[in-house]
Amino acid sequence: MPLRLFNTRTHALEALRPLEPDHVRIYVCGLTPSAEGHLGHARSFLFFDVLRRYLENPRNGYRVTFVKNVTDIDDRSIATAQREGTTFDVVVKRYYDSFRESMRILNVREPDDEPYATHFIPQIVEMIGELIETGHAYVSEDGIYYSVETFPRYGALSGKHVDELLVGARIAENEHKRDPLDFALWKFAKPGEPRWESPWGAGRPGWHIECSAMSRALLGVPFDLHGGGYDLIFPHHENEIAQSEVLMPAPPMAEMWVHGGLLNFDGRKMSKSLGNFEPLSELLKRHDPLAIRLLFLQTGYRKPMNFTEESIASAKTALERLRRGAREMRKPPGDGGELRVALVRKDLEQAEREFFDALDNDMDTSRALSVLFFMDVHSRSFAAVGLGEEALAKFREYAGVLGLEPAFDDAHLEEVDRTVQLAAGFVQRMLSQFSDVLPPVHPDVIEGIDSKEVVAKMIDARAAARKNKDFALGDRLRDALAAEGIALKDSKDGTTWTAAGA
RNA sequence: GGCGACGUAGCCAAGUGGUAAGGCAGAGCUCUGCAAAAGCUCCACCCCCAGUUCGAUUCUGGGCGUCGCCUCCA
Repeated sequence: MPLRLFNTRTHALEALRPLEPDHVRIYVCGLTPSAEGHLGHARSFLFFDVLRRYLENPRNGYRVTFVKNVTDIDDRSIATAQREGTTFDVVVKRYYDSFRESMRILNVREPDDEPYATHFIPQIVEMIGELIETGHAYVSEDGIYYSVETFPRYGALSGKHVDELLVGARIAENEHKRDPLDFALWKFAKPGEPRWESPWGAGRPGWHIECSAMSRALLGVPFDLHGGGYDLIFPHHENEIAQSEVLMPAPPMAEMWVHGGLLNFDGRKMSKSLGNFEPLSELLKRHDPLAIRLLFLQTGYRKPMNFTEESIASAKTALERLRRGAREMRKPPGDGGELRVALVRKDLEQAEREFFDALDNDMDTSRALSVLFFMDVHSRSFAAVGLGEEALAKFREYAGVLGLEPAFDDAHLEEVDRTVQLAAGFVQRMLSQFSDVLPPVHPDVIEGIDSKEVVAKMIDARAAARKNKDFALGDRLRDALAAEGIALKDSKDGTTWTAAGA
Protein backbone atom coordinates (compact mmCIF):
# COMPACT_ATOMS: atom_id res chain seq x y z
CA MET A 1 0.00 0.00 0.00
CA PRO A 2 1.66 3.21 -1.10
CA LEU A 3 1.55 6.47 0.76
CA ARG A 4 -1.74 8.24 0.35
CA LEU A 5 -2.16 11.94 0.99
CA PHE A 6 -5.08 14.30 0.92
CA ASN A 7 -4.76 16.30 -2.26
CA THR A 8 -6.30 19.75 -2.01
CA ARG A 9 -6.42 19.95 -5.78
CA THR A 10 -8.75 16.98 -6.13
CA HIS A 11 -10.24 17.00 -2.63
CA ALA A 12 -9.45 13.34 -2.23
CA LEU A 13 -7.05 10.92 -0.67
CA GLU A 14 -4.63 9.90 -3.40
CA ALA A 15 -1.60 7.69 -3.73
CA LEU A 16 1.58 9.59 -4.31
CA ARG A 17 2.95 8.57 -7.69
CA PRO A 18 6.12 10.46 -8.56
CA LEU A 19 6.44 11.70 -12.12
CA GLU A 20 10.01 10.45 -12.23
CA PRO A 21 10.43 6.99 -10.79
CA ASP A 22 12.02 6.98 -7.35
CA HIS A 23 12.37 10.75 -7.25
CA VAL A 24 9.94 13.10 -5.50
CA ARG A 25 10.16 16.81 -6.15
CA ILE A 26 8.63 19.04 -3.51
CA TYR A 27 8.16 22.77 -3.30
CA VAL A 28 7.02 24.24 -0.02
CA CYS A 29 6.24 27.91 0.48
CA GLY A 30 8.57 29.24 3.10
CA LEU A 31 8.10 32.39 5.02
CA THR A 32 8.56 36.10 4.74
CA PRO A 33 11.21 37.08 7.26
CA SER A 34 9.92 40.51 8.12
CA ALA A 35 9.43 39.62 11.78
CA GLU A 36 10.18 36.77 14.16
CA GLY A 37 8.68 33.44 13.21
CA HIS A 38 6.22 31.77 15.54
CA LEU A 39 5.17 28.29 16.57
CA GLY A 40 2.57 28.15 13.82
CA HIS A 41 5.30 28.34 11.20
CA ALA A 42 7.13 25.62 13.05
CA ARG A 43 4.12 23.33 12.93
CA SER A 44 3.86 23.59 9.21
CA PHE A 45 7.52 23.06 8.44
CA LEU A 46 7.78 20.31 10.99
CA PHE A 47 5.12 18.40 9.13
CA PHE A 48 6.80 18.70 5.76
CA ASP A 49 10.03 17.62 7.39
CA VAL A 50 8.37 14.42 8.58
CA LEU A 51 6.85 13.85 5.17
CA ARG A 52 10.24 14.20 3.58
CA ARG A 53 11.84 11.86 6.10
CA TYR A 54 9.19 9.27 5.44
CA LEU A 55 9.61 9.47 1.68
CA GLU A 56 13.33 8.90 2.10
CA ASN A 57 12.89 6.05 4.55
CA PRO A 58 13.77 2.69 2.96
CA ARG A 59 10.13 1.78 3.21
CA ASN A 60 9.48 4.23 0.35
CA GLY A 61 13.04 4.67 -0.79
CA TYR A 62 12.56 7.87 -2.74
CA ARG A 63 15.17 10.42 -3.50
CA VAL A 64 13.62 13.73 -2.52
CA THR A 65 14.39 17.18 -3.83
CA PHE A 66 13.00 19.60 -1.33
CA VAL A 67 12.77 23.30 -2.08
CA LYS A 68 11.62 25.88 0.44
CA ASN A 69 11.67 29.47 -0.69
CA VAL A 70 12.31 32.70 1.14
CA THR A 71 10.17 35.68 0.27
CA ASP A 72 12.81 38.24 1.00
CA ILE A 73 11.30 41.16 -0.85
CA ASP A 74 7.79 42.30 -0.11
CA ASP A 75 5.82 45.15 1.37
CA ARG A 76 6.40 44.06 4.92
CA SER A 77 10.13 43.60 4.79
CA ILE A 78 10.37 47.02 3.14
CA ALA A 79 8.12 48.56 5.76
CA THR A 80 10.14 47.09 8.62
CA ALA A 81 13.36 48.32 7.03
CA GLN A 82 12.02 51.83 6.57
CA ARG A 83 10.86 51.95 10.15
CA GLU A 84 14.33 50.98 11.31
CA GLY A 85 16.15 53.16 8.84
CA THR A 86 17.90 50.21 7.27
CA THR A 87 17.50 48.09 4.17
CA PHE A 88 15.25 45.12 3.59
CA ASP A 89 18.10 42.64 3.26
CA VAL A 90 19.34 43.50 6.74
CA VAL A 91 15.88 42.85 8.15
CA VAL A 92 15.52 39.63 6.22
CA LYS A 93 18.91 38.32 7.27
CA ARG A 94 18.22 38.97 10.93
CA TYR A 95 14.88 37.20 11.03
CA TYR A 96 15.79 34.44 8.66
CA ASP A 97 18.95 33.61 10.57
CA SER A 98 16.84 33.39 13.69
CA PHE A 99 14.30 31.20 11.93
CA ARG A 100 16.94 28.86 10.55
CA GLU A 101 18.42 28.47 13.99
CA SER A 102 14.98 27.58 15.35
CA MET A 103 14.55 24.99 12.61
CA ARG A 104 17.94 23.52 13.48
CA ILE A 105 16.96 23.28 17.13
CA LEU A 106 13.72 21.56 16.15
CA ASN A 107 15.70 19.03 14.13
CA VAL A 108 14.14 20.12 10.83
CA ARG A 109 16.43 19.15 8.00
CA GLU A 110 17.68 21.83 5.70
CA PRO A 111 16.04 22.09 2.31
CA ASP A 112 18.03 21.12 -0.76
CA ASP A 113 17.39 24.57 -2.06
CA GLU A 114 16.38 27.70 -0.26
CA PRO A 115 15.83 30.23 -3.03
CA TYR A 116 15.55 33.92 -2.27
CA ALA A 117 13.18 35.81 -4.53
CA THR A 118 15.73 38.52 -5.19
CA HIS A 119 18.15 35.94 -6.57
CA PHE A 120 15.67 34.94 -9.24
CA ILE A 121 14.78 38.29 -10.74
CA PRO A 122 15.79 37.28 -14.28
CA GLN A 123 13.60 34.20 -14.17
CA ILE A 124 10.73 36.21 -12.72
CA VAL A 125 11.06 38.91 -15.37
CA GLU A 126 11.20 36.26 -18.05
CA MET A 127 8.03 34.62 -16.81
CA ILE A 128 6.20 37.93 -16.64
CA GLY A 129 7.27 38.53 -20.22
CA GLU A 130 5.75 35.24 -21.26
CA LEU A 131 2.52 36.08 -19.49
CA ILE A 132 2.31 39.42 -21.27
CA GLU A 133 3.06 37.84 -24.63
CA THR A 134 0.36 35.26 -24.18
CA GLY A 135 -2.15 37.88 -23.16
CA HIS A 136 -2.51 36.85 -19.52
CA ALA A 137 -0.90 39.96 -18.11
CA TYR A 138 -0.97 43.68 -18.81
CA VAL A 139 1.12 46.69 -17.95
CA SER A 140 -0.64 49.31 -15.91
CA GLU A 141 0.41 52.64 -14.43
CA ASP A 142 1.73 51.32 -11.12
CA GLY A 143 2.64 47.78 -12.09
CA ILE A 144 2.00 44.69 -14.10
CA TYR A 145 -1.09 42.66 -13.38
CA TYR A 146 -2.32 39.19 -14.09
CA SER A 147 -5.67 39.15 -15.79
CA VAL A 148 -7.70 36.62 -13.87
CA GLU A 149 -10.50 36.44 -16.42
CA THR A 150 -8.06 34.92 -18.93
CA PHE A 151 -7.82 31.80 -16.78
CA PRO A 152 -11.18 30.05 -16.67
CA ARG A 153 -10.14 27.53 -14.04
CA TYR A 154 -9.34 30.26 -11.55
CA GLY A 155 -10.73 29.24 -8.17
CA ALA A 156 -10.56 25.50 -8.79
CA LEU A 157 -8.03 24.81 -6.05
CA SER A 158 -9.79 26.77 -3.34
CA GLY A 159 -13.28 25.94 -4.51
CA LYS A 160 -14.15 29.58 -4.96
CA HIS A 161 -16.21 31.01 -7.76
CA VAL A 162 -15.10 34.20 -9.40
CA ASP A 163 -18.54 35.78 -9.24
CA GLU A 164 -18.83 35.05 -5.55
CA LEU A 165 -15.43 36.51 -4.86
CA LEU A 166 -16.67 39.78 -6.26
CA VAL A 167 -19.72 39.76 -4.05
CA GLY A 168 -17.46 39.32 -1.06
CA ALA A 169 -16.61 43.00 -1.40
CA ARG A 170 -13.40 42.64 0.52
CA ILE A 171 -11.18 42.86 -2.52
CA ALA A 172 -8.91 45.85 -2.42
CA GLU A 173 -10.02 48.43 -4.94
CA ASN A 174 -7.30 49.68 -7.17
CA GLU A 175 -8.00 52.02 -10.03
CA HIS A 176 -5.03 50.70 -11.97
CA LYS A 177 -6.41 47.21 -12.19
CA ARG A 178 -8.81 46.24 -14.94
CA ASP A 179 -10.58 43.86 -12.64
CA PRO A 180 -10.61 43.80 -8.84
CA LEU A 181 -9.48 40.18 -8.87
CA ASP A 182 -6.34 40.88 -10.87
CA PHE A 183 -3.16 40.67 -8.85
CA ALA A 184 0.26 42.26 -9.17
CA LEU A 185 3.12 40.47 -10.89
CA TRP A 186 5.46 43.43 -10.75
CA LYS A 187 5.20 46.63 -8.74
CA PHE A 188 6.92 49.70 -10.09
CA ALA A 189 9.20 51.22 -7.50
CA LYS A 190 8.15 54.29 -5.62
CA PRO A 191 10.88 56.73 -4.56
CA GLY A 192 13.13 55.25 -1.90
CA GLU A 193 12.06 51.68 -2.53
CA PRO A 194 14.40 48.88 -3.56
CA ARG A 195 14.24 48.21 -7.28
CA TRP A 196 15.34 45.88 -10.02
CA GLU A 197 15.37 46.62 -13.72
CA SER A 198 12.81 45.18 -16.06
CA PRO A 199 11.80 45.88 -19.67
CA TRP A 200 8.69 47.67 -18.36
CA GLY A 201 10.28 49.74 -15.64
CA ALA A 202 12.22 49.31 -12.42
CA GLY A 203 10.40 47.71 -9.56
CA ARG A 204 10.01 44.52 -7.60
CA PRO A 205 8.17 41.24 -8.09
CA GLY A 206 4.80 40.45 -6.59
CA TRP A 207 4.63 37.66 -4.07
CA HIS A 208 2.88 35.05 -6.14
CA ILE A 209 5.09 35.18 -9.24
CA GLU A 210 8.16 34.43 -7.14
CA CYS A 211 6.99 30.94 -6.34
CA SER A 212 5.85 30.25 -9.88
CA ALA A 213 9.20 31.31 -11.29
CA MET A 214 11.36 29.62 -8.69
CA SER A 215 9.55 26.29 -8.71
CA ARG A 216 9.82 26.24 -12.49
CA ALA A 217 13.48 27.18 -12.39
CA LEU A 218 14.54 24.73 -9.69
CA LEU A 219 12.21 21.75 -10.06
CA GLY A 220 10.77 22.20 -13.50
CA VAL A 221 7.04 21.83 -14.14
CA PRO A 222 5.19 19.71 -13.58
CA PHE A 223 6.55 18.52 -10.28
CA ASP A 224 5.12 16.21 -7.65
CA LEU A 225 4.04 18.03 -4.59
CA HIS A 226 3.43 21.61 -3.61
CA GLY A 227 2.96 22.38 0.04
CA GLY A 228 2.20 25.19 2.43
CA GLY A 229 -0.18 26.27 5.16
CA TYR A 230 -3.94 26.23 4.72
CA ASP A 231 -3.98 29.97 4.69
CA LEU A 232 -1.99 29.96 1.45
CA ILE A 233 -4.60 28.13 -0.58
CA PHE A 234 -6.25 31.37 -1.48
CA PRO A 235 -5.09 33.54 -3.01
CA HIS A 236 -1.42 32.55 -3.08
CA HIS A 237 -1.60 29.05 -4.47
CA GLU A 238 -4.57 29.85 -6.65
CA ASN A 239 -2.53 32.63 -8.21
CA GLU A 240 0.51 30.44 -8.63
CA ILE A 241 -1.58 27.98 -10.56
CA ALA A 242 -2.99 30.74 -12.73
CA GLN A 243 0.48 32.00 -13.56
CA SER A 244 2.19 28.70 -14.11
CA GLU A 245 -0.44 26.62 -15.79
CA VAL A 246 -1.33 29.00 -18.62
CA LEU A 247 2.28 28.62 -19.76
CA MET A 248 2.26 24.84 -19.59
CA PRO A 249 1.23 22.48 -22.36
CA ALA A 250 -0.01 19.93 -19.84
CA PRO A 251 -1.10 21.18 -16.42
CA PRO A 252 -1.27 20.75 -13.49
CA MET A 253 1.93 22.36 -12.31
CA ALA A 254 1.94 20.07 -9.28
CA GLU A 255 0.24 16.71 -9.09
CA MET A 256 -0.47 17.04 -5.45
CA TRP A 257 -1.18 20.02 -3.25
CA VAL A 258 -0.77 19.43 0.46
CA HIS A 259 -1.74 21.93 3.12
CA GLY A 260 -0.98 21.93 6.80
CA GLY A 261 -3.56 22.98 9.37
CA LEU A 262 -3.04 26.19 11.26
CA LEU A 263 -2.07 26.60 14.86
CA ASN A 264 -4.35 28.50 17.17
CA PHE A 265 -3.52 30.25 20.36
CA ASP A 266 -6.35 30.99 22.74
CA GLY A 267 -8.67 29.64 20.09
CA ARG A 268 -7.50 32.15 17.52
CA LYS A 269 -5.15 31.79 14.64
CA MET A 270 -1.58 32.68 15.45
CA SER A 271 -0.51 35.32 13.04
CA LYS A 272 1.59 38.34 12.53
CA SER A 273 -1.40 40.56 12.03
CA LEU A 274 -3.01 39.44 15.28
CA GLY A 275 0.31 39.58 17.11
CA ASN A 276 -0.86 36.85 19.48
CA PHE A 277 2.30 34.86 19.71
CA GLU A 278 5.62 34.53 21.38
CA PRO A 279 8.60 34.52 19.02
CA LEU A 280 9.65 30.99 18.21
CA SER A 281 13.21 31.65 19.26
CA GLU A 282 12.01 32.69 22.73
CA LEU A 283 9.64 29.78 23.10
CA LEU A 284 12.42 27.34 22.28
CA LYS A 285 14.42 28.62 25.20
CA ARG A 286 11.67 27.53 27.56
CA HIS A 287 10.65 24.21 26.10
CA ASP A 288 12.26 20.99 24.96
CA PRO A 289 12.17 21.24 21.15
CA LEU A 290 11.55 17.54 20.76
CA ALA A 291 8.60 17.75 23.13
CA ILE A 292 7.19 20.40 20.82
CA ARG A 293 7.75 18.06 17.92
CA LEU A 294 5.99 15.27 19.73
CA LEU A 295 3.12 17.58 20.57
CA PHE A 296 2.53 18.38 16.90
CA LEU A 297 2.83 14.75 15.93
CA GLN A 298 -0.10 13.98 18.22
CA THR A 299 -2.47 15.96 16.03
CA GLY A 300 -3.34 15.20 12.44
CA TYR A 301 -1.44 17.60 10.23
CA ARG A 302 -4.54 18.95 8.51
CA LYS A 303 -6.48 19.70 11.64
CA PRO A 304 -6.55 23.06 13.25
CA MET A 305 -4.82 22.77 16.58
CA ASN A 306 -4.92 24.80 19.71
CA PHE A 307 -1.70 25.46 21.54
CA THR A 308 -1.33 25.78 25.28
CA GLU A 309 1.59 25.73 27.65
CA GLU A 310 0.03 22.75 29.41
CA SER A 311 0.01 20.71 26.24
CA ILE A 312 3.75 21.15 25.85
CA ALA A 313 4.30 20.13 29.44
CA SER A 314 2.30 16.96 28.89
CA ALA A 315 4.25 16.20 25.72
CA LYS A 316 7.46 16.63 27.65
CA THR A 317 6.37 14.03 30.19
CA ALA A 318 5.37 11.70 27.38
CA LEU A 319 8.78 12.09 25.76
CA GLU A 320 10.49 11.18 29.01
CA ARG A 321 8.39 8.08 29.17
CA LEU A 322 9.57 7.02 25.72
CA ARG A 323 13.15 7.62 26.80
CA ARG A 324 12.69 5.22 29.68
CA GLY A 325 11.27 2.64 27.31
CA ALA A 326 14.24 2.97 24.97
CA ARG A 327 16.57 2.63 27.93
CA GLU A 328 14.82 -0.56 29.00
CA MET A 329 15.47 -2.12 25.62
CA ARG A 330 19.18 -1.96 26.29
CA LYS A 331 18.96 -4.12 29.38
CA PRO A 332 20.64 -7.53 29.11
CA PRO A 333 18.41 -10.47 28.18
CA GLY A 334 17.08 -13.00 30.65
CA ASP A 335 16.16 -16.55 29.82
CA GLY A 336 13.17 -16.40 27.51
CA GLY A 337 11.77 -19.68 26.25
CA GLU A 338 11.35 -20.16 22.54
CA LEU A 339 7.61 -19.68 22.72
CA ARG A 340 8.05 -16.42 24.55
CA VAL A 341 10.54 -15.22 21.95
CA ALA A 342 8.10 -16.00 19.19
CA LEU A 343 5.30 -14.12 20.89
CA VAL A 344 7.43 -11.10 21.57
CA ARG A 345 8.67 -11.11 18.02
CA LYS A 346 5.05 -10.92 16.93
CA ASP A 347 4.66 -7.76 18.94
CA LEU A 348 7.63 -6.32 17.14
CA GLU A 349 6.21 -7.24 13.76
CA GLN A 350 2.84 -5.84 14.66
CA ALA A 351 4.46 -2.56 15.64
CA GLU A 352 6.19 -2.39 12.28
CA ARG A 353 2.98 -2.92 10.34
CA GLU A 354 1.02 -0.47 12.42
CA PHE A 355 3.63 2.24 12.20
CA PHE A 356 3.84 2.27 8.44
CA ASP A 357 0.13 1.70 7.96
CA ALA A 358 -0.52 4.81 9.97
CA LEU A 359 1.85 6.93 7.94
CA ASP A 360 0.64 5.54 4.63
CA ASN A 361 -2.81 6.68 5.60
CA ASP A 362 -2.38 10.40 5.04
CA MET A 363 0.51 10.68 7.46
CA ASP A 364 -1.41 9.75 10.56
CA THR A 365 1.41 10.65 12.90
CA SER A 366 -0.79 10.40 15.95
CA ARG A 367 -1.34 6.72 15.33
CA ALA A 368 2.29 6.24 14.35
CA LEU A 369 3.30 7.78 17.62
CA SER A 370 1.13 5.37 19.55
CA VAL A 371 3.34 2.61 18.13
CA LEU A 372 6.27 4.14 19.97
CA PHE A 373 4.26 3.99 23.17
CA PHE A 374 3.31 0.42 22.40
CA MET A 375 7.00 -0.38 22.14
CA ASP A 376 7.61 1.42 25.39
CA VAL A 377 5.07 -0.79 27.11
CA HIS A 378 6.73 -3.90 25.71
CA SER A 379 10.29 -2.69 26.14
CA ARG A 380 10.99 -5.06 29.00
CA SER A 381 9.73 -8.03 27.09
CA PHE A 382 11.90 -7.13 24.13
CA ALA A 383 14.96 -6.91 26.32
CA ALA A 384 14.11 -10.01 28.34
CA VAL A 385 13.98 -12.34 25.35
CA GLY A 386 17.06 -10.88 23.72
CA LEU A 387 15.25 -8.78 21.13
CA GLY A 388 16.16 -5.56 22.88
CA GLU A 389 18.80 -4.41 20.43
CA GLU A 390 16.59 -5.21 17.49
CA ALA A 391 13.64 -3.45 19.05
CA LEU A 392 15.73 -0.41 19.87
CA ALA A 393 17.01 -0.24 16.30
CA LYS A 394 13.43 -0.28 15.04
CA PHE A 395 12.36 2.19 17.67
CA ARG A 396 15.09 4.53 16.58
CA GLU A 397 14.20 4.09 12.94
CA TYR A 398 10.61 5.09 13.63
CA ALA A 399 11.71 7.95 15.83
CA GLY A 400 13.96 9.02 12.98
CA VAL A 401 11.07 9.16 10.54
CA LEU A 402 9.28 11.40 12.99
CA GLY A 403 12.38 13.48 13.56
CA LEU A 404 12.57 12.55 17.23
CA GLU A 405 15.78 10.54 16.99
CA PRO A 406 18.04 12.92 18.93
CA ALA A 407 16.00 12.16 22.03
CA PHE A 408 17.06 8.55 21.87
CA ASP A 409 20.70 8.65 20.93
CA ASP A 410 23.23 6.97 23.18
CA ALA A 411 24.16 10.15 24.95
CA HIS A 412 20.55 10.72 26.01
CA LEU A 413 20.01 7.17 27.11
CA GLU A 414 23.08 7.03 29.32
CA GLU A 415 22.61 8.24 32.80
CA VAL A 416 24.24 11.51 32.03
CA ASP A 417 26.69 12.68 34.59
CA ARG A 418 25.55 16.22 34.42
CA THR A 419 27.84 19.04 35.23
CA VAL A 420 26.44 20.51 38.32
CA GLN A 421 26.92 23.94 39.73
CA LEU A 422 26.89 23.35 43.43
CA ALA A 423 26.57 26.31 45.68
CA ALA A 424 29.84 27.87 46.78
CA GLY A 425 31.06 26.52 50.08
CA PHE A 426 29.29 23.22 49.57
CA VAL A 427 32.32 21.10 50.37
CA GLN A 428 33.18 23.17 53.43
CA ARG A 429 29.64 22.96 54.80
CA MET A 430 29.32 19.24 54.28
CA LEU A 431 32.69 18.51 55.83
CA SER A 432 31.95 20.46 58.97
CA GLN A 433 28.40 19.15 59.28
CA PHE A 434 29.43 15.53 58.87
CA SER A 435 32.90 15.46 60.37
CA ASP A 436 31.84 12.27 62.10
CA VAL A 437 31.22 10.29 58.94
CA LEU A 438 33.33 11.99 56.30
CA PRO A 439 37.09 11.48 56.26
CA PRO A 440 39.09 14.28 57.86
CA VAL A 441 40.49 16.83 55.44
CA HIS A 442 43.23 19.33 56.05
CA PRO A 443 41.86 22.89 55.64
CA ASP A 444 44.56 23.74 53.09
CA VAL A 445 43.31 21.24 50.54
CA ILE A 446 39.58 21.86 50.73
CA GLU A 447 39.73 24.07 47.66
CA GLY A 448 40.92 21.19 45.55
CA ILE A 449 38.17 18.75 46.52
CA ASP A 450 35.63 17.77 43.92
CA SER A 451 32.05 18.40 45.06
CA LYS A 452 30.94 15.22 43.35
CA GLU A 453 33.43 13.23 45.39
CA VAL A 454 31.84 14.58 48.53
CA VAL A 455 28.38 13.64 47.33
CA ALA A 456 29.61 10.15 46.56
CA LYS A 457 31.17 9.81 50.01
CA MET A 458 27.93 10.97 51.62
CA ILE A 459 25.93 8.46 49.65
CA ASP A 460 28.31 5.75 50.83
CA ALA A 461 27.95 6.94 54.39
CA ARG A 462 24.19 6.89 54.07
CA ALA A 463 24.21 3.39 52.65
CA ALA A 464 26.26 2.23 55.60
CA ALA A 465 23.96 3.98 58.03
CA ARG A 466 20.89 2.39 56.48
CA LYS A 467 22.49 -0.98 56.66
CA ASN A 468 22.96 -0.42 60.39
CA LYS A 469 19.33 0.75 60.65
CA ASP A 470 20.61 4.16 61.66
CA PHE A 471 17.84 5.88 59.70
CA ALA A 472 18.26 9.09 61.63
CA LEU A 473 21.75 9.57 60.22
CA GLY A 474 20.55 8.43 56.80
CA ASP A 475 17.83 11.03 56.78
CA ARG A 476 20.19 13.68 58.08
CA LEU A 477 22.46 13.05 55.08
CA ARG A 478 19.54 13.04 52.67
CA ASP A 479 18.12 16.23 54.11
CA ALA A 480 21.46 18.00 54.09
CA LEU A 481 21.89 17.20 50.42
CA ALA A 482 18.31 18.18 49.70
CA ALA A 483 19.03 21.55 51.27
CA GLU A 484 21.80 21.95 48.69
CA GLY A 485 19.37 21.10 45.91
CA ILE A 486 20.45 17.50 45.47
CA ALA A 487 17.83 14.77 45.32
CA LEU A 488 18.70 11.14 46.00
CA LYS A 489 17.00 8.22 44.35
CA ASP A 490 17.34 4.67 45.64
CA SER A 491 16.98 1.73 43.35
CA LYS A 492 18.03 -1.87 43.18
CA ASP A 493 21.24 -0.86 41.45
CA GLY A 494 22.27 1.69 44.04
CA THR A 495 21.65 5.32 44.73
CA THR A 496 21.77 8.02 42.07
CA TRP A 497 21.54 11.73 42.53
CA THR A 498 20.33 14.69 40.55
CA ALA A 499 20.75 18.35 41.22
CA ALA A 500 17.94 20.82 40.82
CA GLY A 501 18.23 22.84 37.66
CA ALA A 502 20.61 20.39 36.04
C1' G B 1 -22.94 37.31 2.15
C1' G B 2 -19.90 33.09 -0.28
C1' C B 3 -16.55 28.81 0.37
C1' G B 4 -14.43 25.18 3.65
C1' A B 5 -13.03 22.49 8.09
C1' C B 6 -14.22 20.73 12.69
C1' G B 7 -17.37 19.23 17.31
C1' U B 8 -14.90 11.91 20.68
C1' A B 9 -13.41 11.24 28.52
C1' G B 10 -10.86 16.81 33.22
C1' C B 11 -7.15 18.23 28.97
C1' C B 12 -4.80 16.77 24.09
C1' A B 13 -6.15 13.25 20.41
C1' A B 14 -6.69 8.51 16.81
C1' G B 15 -10.31 5.55 14.68
C1' U B 16 -14.43 2.21 12.84
C1' G B 17 -21.42 0.38 10.02
C1' G B 18 -21.50 -4.12 14.93
C1' U B 19 -21.09 -1.21 21.14
C1' A B 20 -14.37 3.49 21.16
C1' A B 21 -5.97 3.65 19.93
C1' G B 22 -2.54 6.50 22.50
C1' G B 23 -0.59 10.55 25.72
C1' C B 24 -1.26 13.95 30.04
C1' A B 25 -3.94 14.41 34.53
C1' G B 26 -6.65 11.41 38.29
C1' A B 27 -7.94 6.85 41.43
C1' G B 28 -6.67 2.03 43.70
C1' C B 29 -3.04 -1.73 44.58
C1' U B 30 2.15 -3.73 44.77
C1' C B 31 6.97 -2.45 46.07
C1' U B 32 9.22 0.74 49.78
C1' G B 33 12.45 2.46 56.99
C1' C B 34 11.58 7.54 54.65
C1' A B 35 11.57 9.91 49.63
C1' A B 36 11.25 8.93 44.58
C1' A B 37 10.90 5.79 40.66
C1' A B 38 8.84 1.54 38.71
C1' G B 39 5.05 -2.33 37.91
C1' C B 40 -0.25 -3.81 37.79
C1' U B 41 -5.32 -2.26 37.47
C1' C B 42 -9.33 1.35 36.71
C1' C B 43 -11.41 5.76 34.18
C1' A B 44 -16.14 7.84 27.50
C1' C B 45 -22.25 5.07 25.29
C1' C B 46 -18.36 9.63 20.59
C1' C B 47 -22.81 18.01 20.35
C1' C B 48 -28.53 17.67 19.56
C1' C B 49 -32.83 15.97 16.52
C1' A B 50 -34.73 13.05 12.53
C1' G B 51 -33.84 9.35 8.69
C1' U B 52 -31.41 4.88 6.20
C1' U B 53 -30.04 0.01 8.50
C1' C B 54 -30.90 -6.12 11.82
C1' G B 55 -27.50 -2.52 14.01
C1' A B 56 -24.53 4.31 13.61
C1' U B 57 -20.18 7.42 17.21
C1' U B 58 -19.09 6.01 12.06
C1' C B 59 -23.88 7.07 6.20
C1' U B 60 -27.94 11.01 4.83
C1' G B 61 -30.74 15.53 6.13
C1' G B 62 -31.62 19.47 9.61
C1' G B 63 -30.13 22.22 13.94
C1' C B 64 -26.65 24.28 17.43
C1' G B 65 -21.56 25.52 18.34
C1' U B 66 -16.28 26.54 17.25
C1' C B 67 -12.59 27.89 13.76
C1' G B 68 -10.40 29.20 9.04
C1' C B 69 -10.37 31.49 4.06
C1' C B 70 -12.65 35.34 0.95
C1' U B 71 -7.04 41.29 2.84
C1' C B 72 -0.55 40.29 4.20
C1' C B 73 -0.23 35.48 6.53
C1' A B 74 2.73 28.60 7.57
